[in-house]
Amino acid sequence: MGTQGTRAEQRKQTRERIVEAAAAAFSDLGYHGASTREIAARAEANQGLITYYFRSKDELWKAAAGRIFSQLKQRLDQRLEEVADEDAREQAREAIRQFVGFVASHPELFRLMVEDGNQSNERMHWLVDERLRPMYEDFKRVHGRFLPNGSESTSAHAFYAMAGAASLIFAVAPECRRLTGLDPTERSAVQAHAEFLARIFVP
Amino acid sequence: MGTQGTRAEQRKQTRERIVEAAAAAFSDLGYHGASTREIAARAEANQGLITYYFRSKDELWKAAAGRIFSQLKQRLDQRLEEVADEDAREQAREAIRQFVGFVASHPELFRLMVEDGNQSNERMHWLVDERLRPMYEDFKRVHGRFLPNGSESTSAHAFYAMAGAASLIFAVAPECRRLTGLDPTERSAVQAHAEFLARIFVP
DNA sequence: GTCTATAATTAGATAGAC
DNA sequence: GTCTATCTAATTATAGAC
Repeated sequence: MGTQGTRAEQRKQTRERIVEAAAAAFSDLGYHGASTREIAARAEANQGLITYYFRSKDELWKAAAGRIFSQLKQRLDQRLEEVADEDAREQAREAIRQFVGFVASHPELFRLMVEDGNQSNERMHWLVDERLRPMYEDFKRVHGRFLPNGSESTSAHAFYAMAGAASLIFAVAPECRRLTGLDPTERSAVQAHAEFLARIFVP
Repeated sequence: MGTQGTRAEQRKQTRERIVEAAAAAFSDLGYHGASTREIAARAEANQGLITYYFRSKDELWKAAAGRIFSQLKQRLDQRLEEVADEDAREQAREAIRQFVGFVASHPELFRLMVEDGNQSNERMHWLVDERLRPMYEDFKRVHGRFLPNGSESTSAHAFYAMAGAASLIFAVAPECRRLTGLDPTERSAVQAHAEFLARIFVP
């Protein structure tokens, strides 16, 4: 039998549609602005299914945010293994290029992080402990290799400077278009942004 | 007569309390998350006064966001005049330092920008046309002076990279503390961040 | 599994007393 | 100007039919 039709497959597909729609809606409208009705409508699913598959709106948010971070980690891990033989500076530059490429097509990552990072609520604690910390440890390893004399706080400044510099232009793409005329989502703009950051962060 | 007691003064003070509380609440909780009841409670004012002084929640948001941008513009204009005699690179570095200092004590600026910059709603259009554009023109002038060969799109990349790199760490300060142990709001951390950015953006 | 219907809360905005 | 009380609409979550 095919991949369609079995109950397990149907479960998975419906759940996946809802998680994907939730990530987009939370990113577009904010946590409170994205109603479960709106999410269900985007997923072309019934509102009751959100309670059925997830216990609450909070749990749905965790599923949506967690999924994006997992995708990023997977992409970075894979790429970093491929360039493990290059010298430290080129590894760092490649990590920046990959990160920029990811946030360009997944601006939700940044928007969710900014919305919740300001408050000491449970969603933030969960995000830091479960998803962000492993990535930050990876960053420190790469960063420490090409800047051996850096302190712990040097890494923190560099991490947030890099993340912010890479993401903002894509997170506010409609604003950027209106303000500057540049469409940051175009392929050439993504590449230009990546090269700009690789050059200034790893001179 | 003193500054207290007159009706005009009372009006101004109450209005100001509400605008200030609104900026903090919108920043903390997002536009939809910040209820007018919550804002009134923070301002120690009655909820009905929000309708009395502002027509709607949207108008209140504009007053709050507009006020922050005006404060930033005032600070940058003043400082740029003071260093008008320095060479172009030092002017650019000083502008970065001032900008970092401002967003460190006003992380609302960045949070409001990120929340609305993603959607083509009326709030975003208003923010870009009324507040952001004059600041971007100033940025291009300073930027073009120390990088005379830069194109229009170069300015756009640099503008958003700088704004993001400067702001994120302060906008998610509680998250940064939990993740890295560094408190970005400390005086020394603000200075360190400013110098880090001044060095990498204006080598 | 997916649906409709609805209960319980909370939202922005308004009316009118003082 | 500031207050209380309230209207209408939208929210999350639940109950139960199919």
